Amino acid sequence: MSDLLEAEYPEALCELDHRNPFELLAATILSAQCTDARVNMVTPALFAKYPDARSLASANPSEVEQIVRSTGFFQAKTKNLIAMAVGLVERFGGNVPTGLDDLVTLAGVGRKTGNVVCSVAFGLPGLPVDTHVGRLSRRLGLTTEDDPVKIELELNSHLPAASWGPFSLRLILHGRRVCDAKKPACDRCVLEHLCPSSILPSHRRTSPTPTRPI
DNA sequence: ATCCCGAGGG
DNA sequence: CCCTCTGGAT
Repeated sequence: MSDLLEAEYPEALCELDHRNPFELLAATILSAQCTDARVNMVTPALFAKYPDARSLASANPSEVEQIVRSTGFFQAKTKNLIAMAVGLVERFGGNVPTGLDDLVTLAGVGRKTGNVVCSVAFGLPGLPVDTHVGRLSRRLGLTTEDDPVKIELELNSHLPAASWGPFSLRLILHGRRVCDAKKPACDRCVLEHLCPSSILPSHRRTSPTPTRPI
């Protein structure tokens, strides 16, 4: 099925504009409950004023708030951005660490954001699990878990490490555009014939097909 | 109304 | 485990 999704979303890797790991990290923090397009509208001004961890660490919070306001949750995001930058300066020499264990010690960086940075910025194995990835994984019969960490490890075990990141984003794009939370559009889903959920009353499609390897 | 690649805090 | 944080697009 990963080949079907690859055909549907060929260049899935990241839709957040960035020129380096620091920019991707900041952009990903801003992306919570906000479209990538909206984030891409504010990051040019943000990075023009704060091009690196050191400048952001000493930023005036209200000036950062002004720039990132339209992405929503702007007070929490501003606090996290600055604290994240302070963490980079104080504990990582101003550089973005490459390991997930280090990344998640930074303010505003959870496992999902950490995995985005790992896989996109550093080309290291990382499978971000957000609500879309969790929902689609359950619908597709790839897991029965609810815990995002368990889902992440389960998906990891079925896929070559190099495709963890792209697979995650493909599930996310598919979750947004086709397999949404409330009313999945099974009638125009490329995975319909192999999706166990497509036979459920709530999805109500044609005929059953047993689960196959990803 | 509902959705947008969450994370921190009580 | 629940709550809160937020504005913009559709």
